[in-house]
Amino acid sequence: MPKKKLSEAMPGGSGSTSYDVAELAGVSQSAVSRAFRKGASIAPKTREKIMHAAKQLGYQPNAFARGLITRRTNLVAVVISNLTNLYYPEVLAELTQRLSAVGHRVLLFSLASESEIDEMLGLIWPYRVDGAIIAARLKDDQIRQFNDRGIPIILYNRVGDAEPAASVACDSAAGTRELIKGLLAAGHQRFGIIAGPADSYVGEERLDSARRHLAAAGIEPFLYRGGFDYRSGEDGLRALMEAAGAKLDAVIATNDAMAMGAIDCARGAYDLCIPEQLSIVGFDGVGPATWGGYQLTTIRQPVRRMAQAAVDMLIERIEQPGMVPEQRLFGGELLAGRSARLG
Amino acid sequence: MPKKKLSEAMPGGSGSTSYDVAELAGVSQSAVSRAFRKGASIAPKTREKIMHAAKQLGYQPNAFARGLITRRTNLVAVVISNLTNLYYPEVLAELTQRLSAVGHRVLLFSLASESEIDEMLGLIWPYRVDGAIIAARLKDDQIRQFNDRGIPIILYNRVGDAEPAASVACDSAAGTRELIKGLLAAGHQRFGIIAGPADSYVGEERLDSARRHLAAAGIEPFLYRGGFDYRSGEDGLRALMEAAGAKLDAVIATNDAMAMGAIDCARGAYDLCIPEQLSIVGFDGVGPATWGGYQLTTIRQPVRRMAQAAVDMLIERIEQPGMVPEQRLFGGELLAGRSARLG
DNA sequence: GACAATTTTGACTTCGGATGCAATACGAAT
DNA sequence: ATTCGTATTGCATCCGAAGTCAAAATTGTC
Repeated sequence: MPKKKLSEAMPGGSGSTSYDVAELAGVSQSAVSRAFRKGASIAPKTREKIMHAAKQLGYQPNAFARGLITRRTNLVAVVISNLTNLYYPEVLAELTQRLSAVGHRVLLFSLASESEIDEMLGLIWPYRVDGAIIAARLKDDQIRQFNDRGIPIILYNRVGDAEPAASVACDSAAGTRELIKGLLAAGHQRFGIIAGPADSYVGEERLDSARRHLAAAGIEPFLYRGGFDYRSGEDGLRALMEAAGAKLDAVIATNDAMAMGAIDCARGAYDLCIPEQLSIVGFDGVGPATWGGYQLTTIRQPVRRMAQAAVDMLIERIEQPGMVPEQRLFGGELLAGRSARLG
Repeated sequence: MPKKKLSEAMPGGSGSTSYDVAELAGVSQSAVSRAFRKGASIAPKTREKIMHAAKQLGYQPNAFARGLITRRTNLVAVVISNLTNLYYPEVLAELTQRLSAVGHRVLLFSLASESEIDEMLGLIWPYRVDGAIIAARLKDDQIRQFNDRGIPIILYNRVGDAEPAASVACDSAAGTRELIKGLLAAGHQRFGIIAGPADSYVGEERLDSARRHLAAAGIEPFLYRGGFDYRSGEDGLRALMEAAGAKLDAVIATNDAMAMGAIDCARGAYDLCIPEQLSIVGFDGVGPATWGGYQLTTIRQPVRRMAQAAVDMLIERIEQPGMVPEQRLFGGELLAGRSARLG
């Protein structure tokens, strides 16, 4: 008894299968399958006939059936911790676009809090993604789970500690060093730092670098810890002013959002002229940083190149499993705005 | 010959199937399947035994196999035209979170340009998504393709023209009316409008509403068309000042990004005091609108409630196909900032 | 025109989980 | 202990496309 069960074949309906197309085109199901696989053995004339029938029925191969047999889903999980951050939407846009360009779909996961990661992993596994790009803090054992399952991942602006993992990041230390070099050269003496939460990898890198280079100049900065958002910048500036007895020369915020908050607070609450009376620098180079009201002096991350690299590295590892975990570090560009005096 | 092909069953490997689990637990594959389906007929003791074995193997049901047979993929396509806009990341974050909460994954599509929609649809179909939420301009025939395939969709801040479609939107006309009422009551006379591109649905609604209500007061505003981004706001303000011979009382930008650009330009290039010399209003209520430097007078869209509604409506239509296309209109909240004098 | 070499094609099996149905186990009632 | 009813369980099949392999069709050669 030959397999003859056909779907209702409503014209244009999503119900059409390769069997429907096969019947309409007068060929076998195998032929239809081959017609849709690039480089398969099929006569050009037959393929054309099939494509015509397929168009008539609005047929598109079922990715689920295909994925089941080929073990390739063409899905890539993209995990982003907080989308409300100004920086990540830009990254996400780039990643999505570039993944599309190489034939992969984005399965998006965003976290309300970092603690949700384990649950989220449980949601990823069933979909047998071909790979993942992760801009969230993974613990070693979480990285290992990907490794164990043979799912290549690329960490974005994070690196693995004990467990090896491929990663793409912007050189926070170098960028921060450059900013501080400039600030010191311009003669700033009393520094404040508005840092992010301690569980942020890049945040700590920037903070450490800042402290180290200031220490080398014999300077002990004041420190405030915020949450990477605009309000933290305001709060941070207030706290630093208080701590320093209103005698601050320069404020280093570890991201742009906080730098902008600090600028507005310095102007609004302390009537300071930026940068004449107080230099404020940020990090990231997000869109609003260049807005007229801020013209932030900051380090711009090469987001496009980083996203491209992340995608390239991921695809490589999908095509060719078992590649050695490589780390790619990108240099940021100093955006000399008008929020700081640099020497 | 009973089906006995087992995967290599590397411990914790992604290769484990329900057959592996069945063997380890000493039950049939069907039992395993049932253990993972809520409310299936299975003895509690057996389920426990199976779950234990599953944990040992790191087993997770293969969503592709499941989707193939159940015809439910638990995938929802989310289409967003431009993620670089300040407004959409917030929407996306809400949608993702809420869809997760009801057991659906987000397949994200972002567009570099609106013309890509047709290609994008071709990428959606193979994944047999259960539904879609679309914040991009769909043509009638594109909406029809969803309808024909029986895939429920919710348009976000868009409505279908001829082809019926469920939608969630913020009442642009009412919001704009309120802003204008306030501006008129405060005695503003010479108006400029900075609008978005003509192919934006909400943009045109806001523009039309503004013109209508100004016309009712006998006022003919100056008009500039931009692209919804910050730079357009700057350019727009310059163009309007030129057109109005520097005699403007109020500027209505059809979104916040442009309003902020206009504010910075008015201050920076024309040395105007906002709102004393010029009132500027926006629309959306994005995060930066409330920043100290702007304190924008604008209409805040109830993004959370809108996202929740979009998800609720979508789920309803997934569970219960063929529901009538409903349109839900949300009122925006007037955020009385300090960028405009309202009466 | 016959025959070998090559393309093209179709029948059949596979991927992994869900489910209808029949078989079995369990429990209660007699 | 026997019987009936219900709760579990397993068998077999299906979902839809891809790939294997052998059969059929085409091409080229002499």
